Amino acid sequence: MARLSREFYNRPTLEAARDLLGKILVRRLEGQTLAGRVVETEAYIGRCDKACHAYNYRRTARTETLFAPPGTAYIYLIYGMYHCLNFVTEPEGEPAAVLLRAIEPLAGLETMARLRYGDKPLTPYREKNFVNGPGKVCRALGLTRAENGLDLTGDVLFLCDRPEDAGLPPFPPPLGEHIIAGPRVGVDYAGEARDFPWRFRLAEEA
DNA sequence: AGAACGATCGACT
DNA sequence: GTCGATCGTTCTA
Repeated sequence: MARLSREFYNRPTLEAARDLLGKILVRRLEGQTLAGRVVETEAYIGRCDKACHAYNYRRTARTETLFAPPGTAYIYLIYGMYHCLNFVTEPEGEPAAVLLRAIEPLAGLETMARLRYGDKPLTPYREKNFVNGPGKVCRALGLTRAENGLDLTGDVLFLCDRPEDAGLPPFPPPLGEHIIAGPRVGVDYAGEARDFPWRFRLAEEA
């Protein structure tokens, strides 16, 4: 299977965050394949970014994963009840990552809906808010701290350019082709870094 | 040991 | 728009 290589992640985080838009995220869970198209990301760079858990190279039990090789999954618990999935970037030892904020669901919809909503019916409102936030994405993909540290060049969780690269049928192209940059969500506490335009998303219009 | 806080979400007005 | 849930992480002492 042609998946994104470690070298894809081994470069400046802002480049990686932009290039990840439109890629296919694949999660293998209990014999099933869940997949979605990446449509929103944010960059976090420990070297210079007060919003990053590893700001100023802060090294603790939690941030240890950010110091792992590029192409590692960094997953942490937030607000006591949700999880966030990140892709570690930059050369090993430079703590930085791309936060996955939203996807377009493509495969394994039934399983994702069950993980997300249990037996509740999938109303239009729920469909609209299915995987449009970092906590929602992790819930729908069955990702928790147990998956922290996963190697993204492995078989359980990885990214690829096209659905065919993961043995999936072709999907329609992304709705949006333009990349919009703007300030990140929920980092008002982070001093000057709160205004960095490090959030990226695919949009229909520029 | 204790306290403060958070890269969020969903229920509710 | 507001607000509470809920608990691991981090820092202070």
